[in-house]
Amino acid sequence: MAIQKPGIPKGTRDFSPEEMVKRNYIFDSIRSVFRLYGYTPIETPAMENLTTLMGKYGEEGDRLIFKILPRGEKLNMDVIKPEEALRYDLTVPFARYVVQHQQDIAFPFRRYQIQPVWRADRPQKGRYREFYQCDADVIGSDSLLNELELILMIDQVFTKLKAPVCIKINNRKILSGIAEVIGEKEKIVDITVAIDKLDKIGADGVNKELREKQISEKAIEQLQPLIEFTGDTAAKLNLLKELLRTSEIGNKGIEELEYLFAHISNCELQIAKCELDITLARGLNYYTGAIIEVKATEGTFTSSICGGGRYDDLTGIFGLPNMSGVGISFGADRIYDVMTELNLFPQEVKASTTLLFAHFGEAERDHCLPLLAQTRKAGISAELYPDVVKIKKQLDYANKKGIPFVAVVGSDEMKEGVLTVKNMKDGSQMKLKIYELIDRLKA
RNA sequence: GCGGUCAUAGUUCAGUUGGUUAGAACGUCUGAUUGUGGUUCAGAAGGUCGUGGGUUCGAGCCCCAUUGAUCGCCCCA
Repeated sequence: MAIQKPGIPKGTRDFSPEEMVKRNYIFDSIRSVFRLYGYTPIETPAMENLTTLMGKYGEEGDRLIFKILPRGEKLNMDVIKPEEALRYDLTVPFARYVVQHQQDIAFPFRRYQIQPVWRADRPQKGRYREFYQCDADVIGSDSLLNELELILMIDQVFTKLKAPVCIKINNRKILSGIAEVIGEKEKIVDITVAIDKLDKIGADGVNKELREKQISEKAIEQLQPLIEFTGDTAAKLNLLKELLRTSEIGNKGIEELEYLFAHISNCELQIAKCELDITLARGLNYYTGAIIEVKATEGTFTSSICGGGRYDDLTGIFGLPNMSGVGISFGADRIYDVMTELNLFPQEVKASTTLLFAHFGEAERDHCLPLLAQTRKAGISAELYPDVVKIKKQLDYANKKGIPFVAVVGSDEMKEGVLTVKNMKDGSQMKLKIYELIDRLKA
């Protein structure tokens, strides 16, 4: 067979041991906060029935679902009908899970889930086709205290990671209210998607896009105060109260936001800044209340690193109505990118191995076996160089792997019943009995 | 799905208006040193110049196509 060039699918990555240490640091930090807040873990399969996923993420989302080729003797590529697909996020599989296992679940159900998801879109900076989401959701509770807890969890996670962030909060009911009062109720998605780009393309760009989407001039004019407005959260809420006074749903949204922000200001967030952002329009396909997005406030990384919101009826489509949920999702890969750029990973890059047994031959190597077992029994991670090669090569190996101590065993050591222990950092050596070595390494 | 940029050794990159045998650094391997790594010195291996076509006496370089990478748009963690 011809030699083939090795490679992996676009938008996917290998992770080296060094990278995995850092990735696990992120996962562990997030997981510990989830646990602290009483969330319990679940996992769901990498693949779901296609019908479970289709239609949940909008037209664009459907297109980005990785579909799995069905098995078949005679596969005709033109009439393939996939029945399964890789999961696109963790929220919809979770909704499916809740409906399927409702009789076993104690509601309100607080679950966390850390698994990869797949999206068939074009990779670019901070965008992968395989990436991990770390979700925490509580389902079966309408209380806004859940939203508050999610904000506190976000703050705590990024405090742990020492990553400065801004939590942007909006409410779908506000967006609905705005669309209602300007008389473009049906165009709510077009309007909010356009306003969402304010940061990127400016007021002129937003207005241009609104016109392209056939929004009436009168409606665009009514939107201007919102687009041009600058001020703090309290001022924004006052403006919204004025604008949305005729909209029942808009008022409900304002009420929710006031409640949430009042509680947030009582809690004193540690690292996160928190602000009302009426241009925030994520997850419109199923969010009905709060919308949350988190961005790093330093560095060049502008994509969101965490997002979430409330969905009132995600389980309805699977046959369990009136089950409100709210959750957040941390994008571990993007958090990794932000932390790499800002150099936020702690220095302690723990070596996997503390002690390497190096030897001068087969007899010496085998002499090490009981010593190796003793060392491991004492809880010290240790390994024995498995092949008979020059000592130089064994030391080189230890050096490259960052192993801090090497126990050298030759005929002299065997006779004396000692080990020549070399400190790889400063090159110093001393002869120690195995128990002396273990005591020193444990200390 | 749409647009820009790029593609040369394991890696990062040189390579003159198109001209003989495509270079460097780092890495790898061997030796100096058959009981000592991270420093030094000597040497070696390693390339169908992404792939396929075209122009030309002659292509790493020019043209077309294709694939891949990357950066934007759409959308999103």
